[in-house]
Amino acid sequence: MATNRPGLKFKDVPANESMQADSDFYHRVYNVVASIPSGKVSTYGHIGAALGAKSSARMVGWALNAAAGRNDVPAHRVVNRMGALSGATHFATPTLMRELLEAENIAFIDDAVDLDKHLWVPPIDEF
DNA sequence: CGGCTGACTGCGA
DNA sequence: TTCGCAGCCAGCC
Repeated sequence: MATNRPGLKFKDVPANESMQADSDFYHRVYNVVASIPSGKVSTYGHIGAALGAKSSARMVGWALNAAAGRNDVPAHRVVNRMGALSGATHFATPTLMRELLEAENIAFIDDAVDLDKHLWVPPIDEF
């Protein structure tokens, strides 16, 4: 696929949701996240592992940061290993992430998602 | 060009 | 068991 193109970083991509990510890594992250079924959540670590564990979990969060605002990338379904909404502060409002999850019938334990019920592991094959 | 930071994780003390 | 630290890679001073 189109690997990282010098001079064309995803950060440079304008807020045009119809535009695809040119970065292979970012594109894969979107692909995985978009594959998370409603009512389920995944973790940065699992997504990173689905990408071949080549990239650390932090890079997944970085990609999601760039994906913020895209309606085709349900970033709210991505939580950390403990199920905590570590990325909630990056949403429009700190409570928006939880609101979206609760709207999908996702159970919470305090401020963390009940991973035992809702954890979804991406297929390692394609991504 | 060097160093710091970050939507994280795993291991060692 | 809990706390702290290093590793991970890209973007931004």
